[in-house]
Amino acid sequence: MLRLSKLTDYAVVVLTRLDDAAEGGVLTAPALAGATGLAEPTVAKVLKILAHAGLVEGRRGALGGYRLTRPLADIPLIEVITAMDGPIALTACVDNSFGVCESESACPVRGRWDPVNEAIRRALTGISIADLAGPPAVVPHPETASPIFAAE
Amino acid sequence: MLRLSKLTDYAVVVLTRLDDAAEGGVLTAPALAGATGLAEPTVAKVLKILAHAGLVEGRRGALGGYRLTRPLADIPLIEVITAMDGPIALTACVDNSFGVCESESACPVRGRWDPVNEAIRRALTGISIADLAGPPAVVPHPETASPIFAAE
DNA sequence: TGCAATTAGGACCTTGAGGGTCCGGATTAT
DNA sequence: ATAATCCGGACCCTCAAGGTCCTAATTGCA
Repeated sequence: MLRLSKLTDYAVVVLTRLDDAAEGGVLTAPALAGATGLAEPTVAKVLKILAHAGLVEGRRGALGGYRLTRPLADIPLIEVITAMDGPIALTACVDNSFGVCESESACPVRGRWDPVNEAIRRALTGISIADLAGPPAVVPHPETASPIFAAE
Repeated sequence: MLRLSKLTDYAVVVLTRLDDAAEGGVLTAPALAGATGLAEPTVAKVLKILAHAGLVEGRRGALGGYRLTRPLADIPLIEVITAMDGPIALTACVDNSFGVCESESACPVRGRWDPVNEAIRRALTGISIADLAGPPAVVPHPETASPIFAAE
């Protein structure tokens, strides 16, 4: 159904909690699990992936924990999705997969999906995590973002 | 990986073949299978779903087959995706699913995904199947479509 | 110096939805 | 009547997401 993984959903929740609960400080995985209501191992997994992508920073040992490396407003949604779900690719027949499609010679849409992927990438780049968490309800970046939110 | 189902991919291929091989006429499922290189039962399944969505029309009996109900240029990509994959919903917590999320009370992004879904819907509405099949490579609807394809 | 707390990096199993096939029934031209 | 074809659904099977757990490394504190 064109849905992204639950891990990505969790990631957004965790990032948000990490922001409004720790201004510059650190939070442990168990603490975040308690704050979000998610299972502790799951939260730990999410944080590890986010740390690997450089979105959060982990500090080991006693008094350790995680902290954001950037404010939420500087993290575009696509970056979280890419970190958790991998690169956006609606179909298998995108660039680096030549030869794997046996219908390649007869396929009339060969390579045509790229602009579609690009369109979605563009739409997801104009939305930051802060837009998903903050109190204002609509129209995140009135001037800077692409006009994807224009009135119907 | 935010990918759509293979069935949707097949659907686009089948629709395209149906267009350039049958100008007003009908094509049988086996014939389409041969033209696309896909397995016959799979093509049949795709056609049934497309027929259910009203994108193609089936005619039974001898000399039967399928034909397009509209030119490809009048079929937005999102319509095919919705027909094959179901409605676009990036996460489970969208409108009609209240109560199913146990973390609802603690979730800071409650209901915040809707604008994201809407943004993707909008991006996918401006692209027609003809844009995926036709010879011109880029910028499908220079004036009518939303400027999602604007230069980088 | 030892101990507790905490992240890092995997391995592992389980489940569910997509992917694919097949069958019987209905319809239609010859 | 017969053959061709769509229609509706049942059925199985695979694979990756989802989730858990275990064992190192690292760090602060008594």
